[in-house]
Amino acid sequence: MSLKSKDLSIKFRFWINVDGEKLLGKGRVEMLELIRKHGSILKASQEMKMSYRQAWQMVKEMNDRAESPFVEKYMGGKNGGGARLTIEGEDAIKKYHDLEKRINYFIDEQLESFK
Amino acid sequence: MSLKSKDLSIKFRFWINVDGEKLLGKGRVEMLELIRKHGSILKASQEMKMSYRQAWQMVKEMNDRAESPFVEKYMGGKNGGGARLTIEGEDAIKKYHDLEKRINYFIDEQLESFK
DNA sequence: ATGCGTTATGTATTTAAAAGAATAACGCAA
DNA sequence: TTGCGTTATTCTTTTAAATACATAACGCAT
Repeated sequence: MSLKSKDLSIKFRFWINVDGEKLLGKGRVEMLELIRKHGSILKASQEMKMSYRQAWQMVKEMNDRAESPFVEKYMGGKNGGGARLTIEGEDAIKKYHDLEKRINYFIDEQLESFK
Repeated sequence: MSLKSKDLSIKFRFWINVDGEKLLGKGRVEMLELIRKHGSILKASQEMKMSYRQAWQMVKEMNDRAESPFVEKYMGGKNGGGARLTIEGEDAIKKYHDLEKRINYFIDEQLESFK
């Protein structure tokens, strides 16, 4: 390709669709992990520096599209309420990262045969 | 992951960076192919339904970042001017599509092991 | 019963990206 | 030398997405 012989790299993004609509991607997995960490959608949204509203919608879409919700929520109570991951949510994170690793490895190989 | 057993799929996008900046992606390759087809950035932009301005900037960025320009332009003359691909541009398209095929094949395999 | 911090949700505001409009320069052809 | 269709570029307008703001409901604890 006659590129400047500098830092050439292949970048990629991938995500999982169900019925043509996005179920899971990098941002959503990060959101799930922060919900696990904080036990709260609000705190997760703050750490991700996005509005609570957007985070809440994200979670809603995931839960609606998955066969079984990834996030379990509860309102009121001692700490005002909160959210936690379901087994299905944990499973989704693991499968996403496993796939991510395989893709990363493959893409690294491809760079050699691309230069 | 316990997904609704409907239409589950893995989607992806990839692109080539040089020194951390985008050189080539799906849209840019399509642009190159339409410039080849029409011999004109203006007509290519119209078929892609994007503004001439954006198309022109796209081409400029590619040409600036590649070691050797992908698109050759000329102003004035019988037909007002035009643009054509260089050998390097043609080569870039081919390499992109070759890589795309390999990634497509790999991702298809992964879906089986993901469900 | 009051306060607290969260979920839940509608509406308004801001912001960033893209498009659109306008204009100049170019060089051939009639 | 006038017209044509393109490249080239600036400035304005539109559009879409995200954010901000506001408010209610919830349920435990004091």
